[in-house]
Amino acid sequence: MATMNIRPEVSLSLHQRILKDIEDNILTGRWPPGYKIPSEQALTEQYACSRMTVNKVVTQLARAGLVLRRRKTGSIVMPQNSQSAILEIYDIRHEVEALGLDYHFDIQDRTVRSPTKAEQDALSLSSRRRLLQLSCLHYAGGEPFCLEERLINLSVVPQAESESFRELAPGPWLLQHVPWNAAEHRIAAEAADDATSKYLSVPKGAPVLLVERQTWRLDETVTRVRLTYPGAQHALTARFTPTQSLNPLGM
Amino acid sequence: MATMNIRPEVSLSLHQRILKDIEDNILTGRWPPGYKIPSEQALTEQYACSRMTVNKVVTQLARAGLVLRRRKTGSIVMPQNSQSAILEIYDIRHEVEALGLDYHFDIQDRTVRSPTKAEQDALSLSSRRRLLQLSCLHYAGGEPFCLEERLINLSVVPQAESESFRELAPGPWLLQHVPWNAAEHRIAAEAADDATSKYLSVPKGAPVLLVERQTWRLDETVTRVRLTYPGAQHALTARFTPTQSLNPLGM
DNA sequence: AAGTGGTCTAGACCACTTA
DNA sequence: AAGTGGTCTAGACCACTTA
Repeated sequence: MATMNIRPEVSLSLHQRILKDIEDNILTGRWPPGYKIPSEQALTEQYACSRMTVNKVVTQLARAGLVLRRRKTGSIVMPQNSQSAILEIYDIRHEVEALGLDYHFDIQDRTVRSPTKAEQDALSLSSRRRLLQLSCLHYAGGEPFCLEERLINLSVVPQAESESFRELAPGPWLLQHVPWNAAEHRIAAEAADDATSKYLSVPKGAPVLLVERQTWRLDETVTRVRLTYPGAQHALTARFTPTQSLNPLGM
Repeated sequence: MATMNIRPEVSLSLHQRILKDIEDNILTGRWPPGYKIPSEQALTEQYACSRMTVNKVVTQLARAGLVLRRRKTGSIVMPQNSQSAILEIYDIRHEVEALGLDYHFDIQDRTVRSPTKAEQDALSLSSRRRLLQLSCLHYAGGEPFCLEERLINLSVVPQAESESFRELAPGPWLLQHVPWNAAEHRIAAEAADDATSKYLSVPKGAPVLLVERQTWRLDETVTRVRLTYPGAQHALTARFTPTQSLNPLGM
């Protein structure tokens, strides 16, 4: 009654099955950010197991940053608009303000269209899916700081089509609306081409730092973004320890 | 008798104290890679607690990649020369061979010296410490692939002074000899200067990808390295999920 | 005062792996 | 056959937090 697994995951241990159940509830959005998850006592009854077993699961989810544990009032699905380590890394506003500079951004371009053949392959999409394509320029102290070129999979995030992105930049908006599962990064240095040099106000051929990131929810691509920074003045930093489970992950 | 904590960490729970004890044993090198750690039964007696408590600790250490659990023969400190996710990320040989190219490297320069004032600050060193400075060029398919400029803190790794680095490049050699605690990265794009363009056989001013990494063991800097890649042809990639405790960390 | 999570116990049975 | 880790139980006491 509690589990809805169709796949015959017979070899999973009890706490692994419970973990997967709850993870699914969160990642599909059935339990949205802020949702109060059942208490350990309730989960114990629901899964007809001991409290230690569900405690292990919820503790693990908390360490992974998916839930927030609180006494007396109970645990909730992590509100993704809170100041998580992940948000700090993904929000260019934080980067800029950490440098002590004023931040603003504007949307330069916005198009809804079908995926090209290359995009169907790269994003694992069928040709019937529609994409929202955004170009966004981020400023630090009034100067161009980062060019963001983004594709959003509208079959995963249909609300994006009617969103203006005037209040919140696409990155943080997505973090608030779509729980994600996995991310992949690619980092490279390139010479600025014509368009990039104009957007970022750097000479053509100047070194720029390229960060490409693709993000999934379960098996579907949520978004792919390409961030271009003037290379000489900007740097990404990250710190981590191998012995902690969740920390500012990598970059 | 089992613990040697001097600091009054009174607020730590029992399993946190045990975790810290074992972590210290590993990170200081008292328990070197491959060392067979006490069985859960032995730890249970040593700390006069239940098996669940030590099991929780060792499971956590295994998830963090510090120990390798094996039935019957017992758990051991993670052999850092094995194919761990961390090693794959840190070993340029892996990068090159993943591209299907032949790999080799050579040491271009090797100097033992005192730290400059700037280095004393950056590495938190006193002026009496000595540093080993290495320049190393990595090749892929016979072509220059990456320039490595490294400083090694000889007070943490005295064995490095007599090491030739002929068999093993400095990065993997350090991974085998020094357990580390924390790492910090800085990534940027730059234009190749005179020396770099010669080393890497790229035009002066061409975009290069710069990765700077500093690594600590407990509170001491182990090494600082600056890796320079021809930017146009190379890219770093990384993949991670927020719900797993240890994975190819960020980058 | 009462609900919740944090931690710990003292057992148990089993699977896996090597001797 | 025997040692080890993997998992789970059914309790317990407590700290914290809000009602």
